[in-house]
Amino acid sequence: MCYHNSLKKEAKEISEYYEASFEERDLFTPIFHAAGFSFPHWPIVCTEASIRKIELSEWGLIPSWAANLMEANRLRSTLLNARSETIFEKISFKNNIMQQRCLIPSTGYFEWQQVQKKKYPYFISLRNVEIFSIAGIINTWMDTETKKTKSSFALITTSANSCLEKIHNTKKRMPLIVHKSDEGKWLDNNLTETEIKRMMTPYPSEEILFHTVSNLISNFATKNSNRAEVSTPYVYPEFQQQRFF
DNA sequence: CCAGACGTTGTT
DNA sequence: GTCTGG
DNA sequence: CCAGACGTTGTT
DNA sequence: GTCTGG
Repeated sequence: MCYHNSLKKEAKEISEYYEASFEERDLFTPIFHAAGFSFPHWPIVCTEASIRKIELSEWGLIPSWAANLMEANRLRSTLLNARSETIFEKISFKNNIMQQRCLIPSTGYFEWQQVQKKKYPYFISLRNVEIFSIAGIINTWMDTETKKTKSSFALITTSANSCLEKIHNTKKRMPLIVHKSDEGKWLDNNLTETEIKRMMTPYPSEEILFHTVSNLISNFATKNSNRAEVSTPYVYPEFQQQRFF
């Protein structure tokens, strides 16, 4: 699973990294932390008429058959993630994975480790890169009441690599991270199922960076977790003690 | 054929 | 809307 | 989709 | 082998 993400970059930097235009750049501000369950707007990279572009889309895929906004919001909370293992079979995803793939820029995501009865949050990022891409699928939904269309997306997950299964030790999942060298290919709309599946492997453990963070993001009472400090390293006293064993 | 599902697994 | 399970 | 049916109606 | 019910 992956429900907590960050994108701590200005629109200009994102646009430069992907060499793609970002029309709605003025509406974007860096995201230190956002939870999928709040259906945040996120810049995503996709291909339209063979041109790569960045558009703001909402996390939480709304299936085309959602009858109204209330139903859309109910449905999408279970469509924040899509399992790579079954994405070609599920009716909510199968068309999108073939024709509507996107890249979700990230500067690191958050995951919890269960130790005895407690959960400790971690910030997870990649070695030697500031921005990386998580694989996703997009859908465009028409609200029949307002006649307006809404772009939404789901983040693809895969089994955790040996490093991340120690952190996310309850479900052992991780986001499907696309190698920099595969980004163009992922956005190619002419791929076969086999070609897509070949890119669906857990990112190597050696490239993963992680550290524990404060429970700022864990606390429902926190009014706004979208602050720079959410990913600042924070060492739990009991973790320090563990090192002596 | 047709009713019912359609999805994932949070910090609660 | 489309697929699946029974 | 697939398991299970697939048939008729004596007078006994 | 083909149809039907679920």
